[in-house]
Amino acid sequence: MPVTIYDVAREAGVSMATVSRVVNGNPNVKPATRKKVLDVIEKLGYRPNAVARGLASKRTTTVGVVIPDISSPLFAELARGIDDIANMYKYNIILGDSDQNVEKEISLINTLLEKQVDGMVFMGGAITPEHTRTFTTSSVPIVLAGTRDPEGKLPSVNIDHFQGAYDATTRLINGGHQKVAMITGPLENPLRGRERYEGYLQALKDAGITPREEWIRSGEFRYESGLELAQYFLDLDEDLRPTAIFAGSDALGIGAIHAVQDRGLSVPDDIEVMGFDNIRLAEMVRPRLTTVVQPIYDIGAVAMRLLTKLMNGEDVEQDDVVLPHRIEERNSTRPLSSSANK
Amino acid sequence: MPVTIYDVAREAGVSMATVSRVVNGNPNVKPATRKKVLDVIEKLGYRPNAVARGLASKRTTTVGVVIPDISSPLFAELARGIDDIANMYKYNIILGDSDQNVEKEISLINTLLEKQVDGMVFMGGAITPEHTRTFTTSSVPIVLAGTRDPEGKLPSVNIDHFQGAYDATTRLINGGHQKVAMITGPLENPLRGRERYEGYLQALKDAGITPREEWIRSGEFRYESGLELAQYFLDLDEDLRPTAIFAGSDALGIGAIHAVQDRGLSVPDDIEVMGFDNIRLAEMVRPRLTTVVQPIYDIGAVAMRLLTKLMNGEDVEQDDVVLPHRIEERNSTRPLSSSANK
DNA sequence: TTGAAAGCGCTAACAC
DNA sequence: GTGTTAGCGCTTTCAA
Repeated sequence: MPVTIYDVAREAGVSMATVSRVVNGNPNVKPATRKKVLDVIEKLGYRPNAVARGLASKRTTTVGVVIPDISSPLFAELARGIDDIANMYKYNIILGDSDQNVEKEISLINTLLEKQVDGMVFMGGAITPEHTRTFTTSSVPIVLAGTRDPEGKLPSVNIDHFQGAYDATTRLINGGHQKVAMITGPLENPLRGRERYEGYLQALKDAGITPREEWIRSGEFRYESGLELAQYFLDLDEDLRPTAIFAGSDALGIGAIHAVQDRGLSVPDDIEVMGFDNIRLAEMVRPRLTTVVQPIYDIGAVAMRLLTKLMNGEDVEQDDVVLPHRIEERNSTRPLSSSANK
Repeated sequence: MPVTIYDVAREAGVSMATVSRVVNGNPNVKPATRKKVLDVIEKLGYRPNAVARGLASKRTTTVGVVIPDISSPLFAELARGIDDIANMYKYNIILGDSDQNVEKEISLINTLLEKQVDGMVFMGGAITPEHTRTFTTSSVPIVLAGTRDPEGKLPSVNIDHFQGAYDATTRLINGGHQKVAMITGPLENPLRGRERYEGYLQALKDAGITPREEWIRSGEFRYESGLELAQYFLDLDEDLRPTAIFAGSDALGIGAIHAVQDRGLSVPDDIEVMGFDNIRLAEMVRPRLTTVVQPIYDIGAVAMRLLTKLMNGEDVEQDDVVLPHRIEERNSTRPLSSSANK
């Protein structure tokens, strides 16, 4: 019983085509006709059926978003970037949590494709051959945000995680440290895990420091992990005990700060801590966390913008976007100048 | 050129109806036929078109979600609760950020309705007559999560904010405090703002304490606000200066803790702080924040569950759900026993 | 257990 | 500027 385009046409004494034209803002309608139709639409409370429109036009103005966990601050901010740009281009997003579980991811992608999304942004961990296979069956563009396709076929937007970790570690070393430890999440995670770890290692080597197995602990990218992993360092013998900790994520870093503080030690006086990501929390602890700033919102926004271009069939010069990162100096590290004369 | 149900039917030598039956798990299909069809589906890589299905069946298995800001920890967790239950019942969610802006909210609701969602969960601030009017035009059920309809017409799920604030304030008073201040967000917000404020006032009155204008500061429900508003108290004369602060949200509470600490004072020794909401951050500060626990995830989950019932046309005994709250004692307040002999 | 056929509400040529 | 007419890909009676 909802009112259809046909009802409007009849009531206004015009054809469905004309109603369709005014609804879609087609200029080829006489102003008088347009007004008449608009009045009837108003009067009848007509609401166009987007599903019917989608079937007829083969465009749904909806994009799919696969996200590991919307309740994670990092991903929530990414999602916000995506949604803002999506809206700007009149798209809505269908959002689904995957928990980085391959099976869920694949199933979600298929569901999204069945729902005829016009495109998709995918956030996750590793891109497996199974992902690639599924992506291949898609007739609509897909862009990766915060992940990269090992084969480099798919468009993506990221930062240079290796370089970020390298810079962070080097910064710590320049602060006078020789014993720089790292805590991280699963190394199986190619970007947040592996690349950051490699960057750390490389920085040590380039500084002539031999990495030690005792300086590297991995768990999850979570606060509790940071709390726990950092304890290990504090129990090490004096000569081995790290004086600086590079955390593979801010949540880990904040956990590390608290682990140190819970022992009655001071950050940064006894141990300096460096984070990675710059989630909002980084400013909401004491001391405030020095960290590698990743433009999280922008990654989402740029990914969505890239997707709109792809959906429009525009060529994109660069479809493997690398956004800049930088280190934000806060209080979990000592200022460089003063630590120089340490 | 994608393969359609018709292609499958032809290739399998059956009718579209039969293919439709096997795809939809209708049992009235001979096993042999089913297998044949399934094989063809596999072989052709057939993917049902959910848009066409939606048009024909008038069900999209999609629900709309209006959220103020997905990048806020509170709402992100609510959203996760919604999505999990939605998935459990085979629904997907279309998510849209409204920034609590009435115009955006209305427009979003209309878009969602055009997209033929089977139902909707709405999160926001105040429900204005304009909201009510728009909701009325909906032929699908709508449930409010974390908001209540002043007229009490719409189904909703909440906690008792007044009581939560009352309990929190009373707890502080029982801890030996007479000068209990409150910092809050906008009082125009009916539940998080107004009701919590009223609960605070009532608790003071019931304890025979006369509320003072100086003890109440309002800003936004944000960390920065907490930092700023709490400063005001610290500058008050000794006889007026609060010894306990009740924060209308955890973000505010954490800000207050830092404001106190930044003055070189101690929480809870010099000033006790109580939060509200129990976002994950509450455990990620030192001292850990004592707070009124609101079952955030569950509010989302219960709201979605309620929506599924409504969408199924099941009767629901109670459509104005009030979930329990409790106070989680952490370290921003002193234990009650020891403060008793203060 | 299966098939035929009539839509679902709209867009998109194409003709006038 | 406006109307006619096919579909879009599927579900759903209704018959058989």
